[in-house]
Amino acid sequence: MSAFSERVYACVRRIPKGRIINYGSVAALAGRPRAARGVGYALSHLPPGTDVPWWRVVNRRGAISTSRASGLAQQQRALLEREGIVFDELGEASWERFGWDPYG
DNA sequence: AAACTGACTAATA
DNA sequence: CTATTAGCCAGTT
Repeated sequence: MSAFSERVYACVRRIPKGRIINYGSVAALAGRPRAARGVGYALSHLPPGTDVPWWRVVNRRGAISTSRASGLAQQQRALLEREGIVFDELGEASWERFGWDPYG
């Protein structure tokens, strides 16, 4: 694992339960403000049973951007709803209500 | 080193 | 609103 991926995992672990954050913000916290795609790549290689709450990371619209090929998107939505996240009819969650601001 | 890929984003039409 | 384009970065081949 690269140092970047480790920083990404560390940042994602800091996300409080019931909150969400977008890929770009995680990238910024990891020290690479424009590495949103790199964040997605790192999370896609996460082993099952990891302690990293990868499901709290969504795209900038508050919608699930996870690959639909493996049914992970459906699982992610279920996990988020279990934590209290609510998605509207467009499949988007409110940043005002659930967004996490790492700086307060 | 160069080309490709992908759980991204911003700008444009 | 949707679709397309281009820019971006990490990791693999």
